[in-house]
Amino acid sequence: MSVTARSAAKREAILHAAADLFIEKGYDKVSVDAIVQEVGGSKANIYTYFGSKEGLFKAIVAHCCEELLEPLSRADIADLSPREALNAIGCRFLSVVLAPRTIALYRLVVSESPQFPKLGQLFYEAGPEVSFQRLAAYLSQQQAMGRLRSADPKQAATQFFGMLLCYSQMRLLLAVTSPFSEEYIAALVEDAVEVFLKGYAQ
Amino acid sequence: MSVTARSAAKREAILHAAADLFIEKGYDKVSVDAIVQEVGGSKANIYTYFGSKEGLFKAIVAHCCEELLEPLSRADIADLSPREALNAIGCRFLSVVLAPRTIALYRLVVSESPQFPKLGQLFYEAGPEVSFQRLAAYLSQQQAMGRLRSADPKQAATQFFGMLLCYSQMRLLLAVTSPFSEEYIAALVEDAVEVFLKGYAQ
DNA sequence: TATGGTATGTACTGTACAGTACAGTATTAA
DNA sequence: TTAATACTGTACTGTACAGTACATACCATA
Repeated sequence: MSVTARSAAKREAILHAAADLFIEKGYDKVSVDAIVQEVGGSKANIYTYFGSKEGLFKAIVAHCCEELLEPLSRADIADLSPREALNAIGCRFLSVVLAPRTIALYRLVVSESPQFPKLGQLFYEAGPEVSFQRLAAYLSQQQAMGRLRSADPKQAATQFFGMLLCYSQMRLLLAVTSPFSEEYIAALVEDAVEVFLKGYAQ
Repeated sequence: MSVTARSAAKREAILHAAADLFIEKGYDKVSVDAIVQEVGGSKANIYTYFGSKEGLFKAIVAHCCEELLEPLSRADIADLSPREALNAIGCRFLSVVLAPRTIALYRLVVSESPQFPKLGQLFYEAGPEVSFQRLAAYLSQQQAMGRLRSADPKQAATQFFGMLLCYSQMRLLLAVTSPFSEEYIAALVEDAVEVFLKGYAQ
């Protein structure tokens, strides 16, 4: 291994081990010593690679946002019928956003966003916002084709995702339920699509 | 002041001062000494009245849930038409749940619910759940009267609130926007009511 | 005005933690 | 083999904090 690849690997190892800890326990409940113990090696690494606990935390959140929310930017629905498109994007969105690790990341970002406001923005733009924009673009196109009544497409998109997400996400965040199955998610989406299509029919 | 009223007043004073601090900064970022400094008096009070920092925290969250979410259990919509009822309950719900202090409380509860699972339950049952149940009961009654198509009323209720709430609440939680005006809220509700009524028309 | 519960101030204990220092060891590249 | 770079282990500093102890001051009530 080259000398640069060596340090890159170490950096990665820290990033991954610390990500698991932060996502599981939260920022304040994880000490730098605990991270060192998990990843092995020495405390000095963390400070040479990330400067501070805060620097490490920010790097991790950025990394996890990309990693966890990336599937949201790969949905291609342009050529589908409204029902198919809403079903497809809805299922993908929900199964990403309700995944236990995403919920834990969201909880973490929400907790720390008053202290580190950039993180909230980062999460929002890497995840929800891309989905909203994508669906809004699709809806706008369908409106132009006369397949849906005309209305603010961005708002319609947020209504659709809200209808899907809000209740289940809230219950997961408040720890009043356990994670959901794919079948349950699919049923949620079916019902919401039904209401949305009727609500926005031409 | 009687001797018991004296201590009750002290207890109240602690509760209020500490509530503001916890809601503003979060559980870990507020030291017991900081609370004492805010409320005046001595540290011993806190430990005689609440036993521990954790005990104080739980008392505060319970108190704030009642205080902030109480308006949700006072909506009376039984005799209104669907459009009026949805508008009324929607506006009330949103103006409570999107209020800055409610958002801060929700953030706090979400942050700490892995550590104190009862708090999540408490919040959920004092707030969202009563609204869901209330609207579900109304919808069920309207379905029986043939004014709405028949469908799972609880699910329909959560869809309605989700449509209203999800996007705006998320943006507040992630600190990517500033609080909303009553007019903005009213407009959100109008649009959601429109979609909901079409979606659940007989 | 004497008494008992209540409040205050201050000082203390033990612990946990972020961040630093540094001497020594491993690994790579010439 | 040598020099440069990166990694390790351990020990340390300073600080912040939860919780305790206690002596003193307050105040309602009888």
